[in-house]
Amino acid sequence: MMCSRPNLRLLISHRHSPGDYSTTSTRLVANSGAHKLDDALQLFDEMLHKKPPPCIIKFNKIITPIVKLKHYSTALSLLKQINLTGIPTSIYTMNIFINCYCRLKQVNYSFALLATIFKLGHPPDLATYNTLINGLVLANRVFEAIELFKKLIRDKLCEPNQVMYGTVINGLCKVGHTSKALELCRFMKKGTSCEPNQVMYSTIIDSLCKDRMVDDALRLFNEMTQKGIHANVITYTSLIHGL
DNA sequence: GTAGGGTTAG
Repeated sequence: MMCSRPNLRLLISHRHSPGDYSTTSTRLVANSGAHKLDDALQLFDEMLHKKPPPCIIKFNKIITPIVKLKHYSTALSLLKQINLTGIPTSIYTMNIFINCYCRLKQVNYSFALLATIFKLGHPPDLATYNTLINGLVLANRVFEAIELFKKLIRDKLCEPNQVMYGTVINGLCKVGHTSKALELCRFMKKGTSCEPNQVMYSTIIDSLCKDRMVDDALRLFNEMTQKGIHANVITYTSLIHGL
């Protein structure tokens, strides 16, 4: 029963609403996707050849919308150009880099970059580790994602936050380990300063419904409502399907 | 406001 589910659910792509990116230029907001990309590339080129070049923050800001538009290979080529030019990067740049490889399902390159980060003397941060965990989830390597998550806690490499718990809960649900996801949700409430949010509850409710455990799903729905976390159209759609 | 996550079905 559980075998047929994960693959189907992994096919679901990630959503980005049209306004879901930050830009450095209003040009990038006003135009269509293709024009936005062209404008960003042109701006990048101008910046790269400026003497002296702008600071790395400006480069990070221009690459981010390109990543949000899912032009990962393009973003990677820009990042490589920055490296070739010798402009000093930051941990933000490296995290964008890692995320691009993760999105292209090339997690091994992402981990190679982690080694580079250490060599460059940028300590990895929560976003670095979360990106890697998410990369493993995207590559259908959820077991390894969980192992990394556990190792981070065990070795006190970082203190997981709500984003990281959300990533792991999503991964667990994707492969049908709904009870583990629920356990983690309970652990968050009792053992951490993070609180499960609307999306986390909805993710687990949907997973319970797909497991045909609608009573449990309804219990969780009541729980979230009592906590003042509102269900949304997605939560209700999952419940209706389950029922 | 420099980077990282996520839920439905049609």
